[in-house]
Amino acid sequence: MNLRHLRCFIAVAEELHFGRAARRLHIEQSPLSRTIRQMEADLGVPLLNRLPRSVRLTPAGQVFLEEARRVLLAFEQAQTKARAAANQRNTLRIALLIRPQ
Amino acid sequence: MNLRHLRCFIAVAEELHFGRAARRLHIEQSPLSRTIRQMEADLGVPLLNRLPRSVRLTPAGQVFLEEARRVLLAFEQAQTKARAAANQRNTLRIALLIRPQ
DNA sequence: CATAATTACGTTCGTCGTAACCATA
DNA sequence: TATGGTTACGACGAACGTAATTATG
Repeated sequence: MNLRHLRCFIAVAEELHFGRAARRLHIEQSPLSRTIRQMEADLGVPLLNRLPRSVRLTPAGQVFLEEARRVLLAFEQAQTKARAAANQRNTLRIALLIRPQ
Repeated sequence: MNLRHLRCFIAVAEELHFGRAARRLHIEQSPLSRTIRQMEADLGVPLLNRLPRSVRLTPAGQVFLEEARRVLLAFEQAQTKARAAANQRNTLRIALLIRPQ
């Protein structure tokens, strides 16, 4: 499983509709369906109740939705903080250039 | 970037040695090197100082190491909690079977 | 010369999109 | 019959391993 899987699941869980979620993700319904299926197989847990005309979250799906959001948030923070740390270093350098000693 | 990239980076950052990290990940040095390079390109930030005979973390690398660990931890929790939630449901069902009403 | 990381290249696996399919309302 | 989700299948891209390359100590 992957961050891609998490993003796909979040989209479906929020839209409760594969078509809309696919449009939001800029992919087709077909690969989206497969991605969710694969995720459920990996977890060994059904995340969605697929009714012929509607989609609902299972209790496990509800839990996983919240946790998946935490993962993506942590990932974005990781990127942001690493870039900030690199810029911090540049800022120090620039400060030293402006006022050497 | 991906969870795979994070796992690779953590291994290199902890070993400070591509060869050992590759063995630990059960892949070869070559794809590992590419993976780290790609990650740095994605971030736009160098994470490692590569000296001909040694590897060190940049300040950004240090920060990213901690954050990457948080991401993987969150991901493992997501899996664990989703499975627990599914089992919770089964446990309830079993309880009802044992003691119906 | 030995060691450590990187690039070149061919193969394998994953992901996509198009199209066909099934099942309801 | 229209809609929504799922499989079938071929094409493209990503990741791997082997092997050759570069560069220090």
